[in-house]
Amino acid sequence: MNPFLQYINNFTTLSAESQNALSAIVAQLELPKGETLIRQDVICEHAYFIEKGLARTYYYKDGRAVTDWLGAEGDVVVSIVSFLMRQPDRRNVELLENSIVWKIPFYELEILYAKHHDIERLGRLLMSHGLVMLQQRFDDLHFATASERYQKLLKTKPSLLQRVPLGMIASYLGITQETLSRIRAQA
Amino acid sequence: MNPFLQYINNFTTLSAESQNALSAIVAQLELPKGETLIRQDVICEHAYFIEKGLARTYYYKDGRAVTDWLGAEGDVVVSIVSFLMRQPDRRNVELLENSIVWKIPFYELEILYAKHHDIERLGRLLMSHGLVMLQQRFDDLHFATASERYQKLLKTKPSLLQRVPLGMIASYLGITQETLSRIRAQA
DNA sequence: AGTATTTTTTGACAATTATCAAAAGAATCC
DNA sequence: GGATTCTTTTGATAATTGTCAAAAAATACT
Repeated sequence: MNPFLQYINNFTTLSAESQNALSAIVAQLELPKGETLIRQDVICEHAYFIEKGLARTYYYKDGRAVTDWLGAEGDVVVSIVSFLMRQPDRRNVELLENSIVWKIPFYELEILYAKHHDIERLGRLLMSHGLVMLQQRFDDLHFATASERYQKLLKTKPSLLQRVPLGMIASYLGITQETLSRIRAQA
Repeated sequence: MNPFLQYINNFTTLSAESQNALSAIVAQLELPKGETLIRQDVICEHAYFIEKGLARTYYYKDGRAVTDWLGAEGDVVVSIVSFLMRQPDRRNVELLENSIVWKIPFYELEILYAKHHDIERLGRLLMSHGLVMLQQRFDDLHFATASERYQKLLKTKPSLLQRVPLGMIASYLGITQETLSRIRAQA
């Protein structure tokens, strides 16, 4: 079974028919580091499941690139607001490593939602999962100090620190690169 | 039509049968200010739609109450992590005004999800909506200044400022009461 | 109205983080 | 291998926000 369907299986069991229908609309792509998957100000037509590699979501705030999210193997990357609301958003998504991703088109997925109850369920569960992830990240940002956020990242996603430049990590944590460098020097 | 079903109608059109089934599992309650709807460390068994009134979600961080969310008429209030993950969470929800709410039980809703495709769709759309709302709030917190966040709240939910004590607003914005007071004094 | 309670503001100071600039260290490319 | 580019660290200083304490203002209570 392909890695995307394996991922899906963590959420719900699809009928053979639904699995086939879903397989038919996704495509595996091998893309180089630096490739832009999602572009700002353009309605996001695809979500991407990362089989291998690394992606970051970023946008510009006062002329500076702000890293909003970092996703690795087993993550889904998308501009949530644009994909779900069908409106442009300021977010870009680019690959930080040569990657293998599965491209999931919005429109075709909508059709499957309407046709297959179990795929609709899958959609609900994926949205729920995203909501829980985002809530937990929100909590960190809301009332944890910069240092606490760094410590947590060290525990939960240590590999990111090897794979992502410090400036992007800092931005992801909501602080400047210099501050993160000093936090590391202390600990 | 009752206000809860009217709310639902903003997301999708349910069959008459599904509307009845959904109506049958929700209950309208009139509850006094101060009532606790959701208690920390207990799995959250219900979500609540606010027909009239005001609720806040809060938790304790280092002995202090942190206000996480404020919801008024037309909002749904729930401990996202606890309700969806079926695990205890640190969040409490209490009413800040005498309110009329619609109580939505997790387990009965799950049954309806499985039985009615259109209710499953509704669930997906509600989750999507929550995800978009949270993403937008996350963005504010991530890279807007305290002052920018206050200005935005002034524009989007001015009534909250009349109805909620300043300390809770400050906490909601991720700053202290004193800082918010000074921001207001400037502007 | 007058007292008690809660909420908001103000002051003084400390802690945290940002900003700008430059140096040091790594990685990449002919 | 040396030059170039990118990344990380360090230093000096400014800006922002937090903390603690107390005063002022608003609200609720009898």
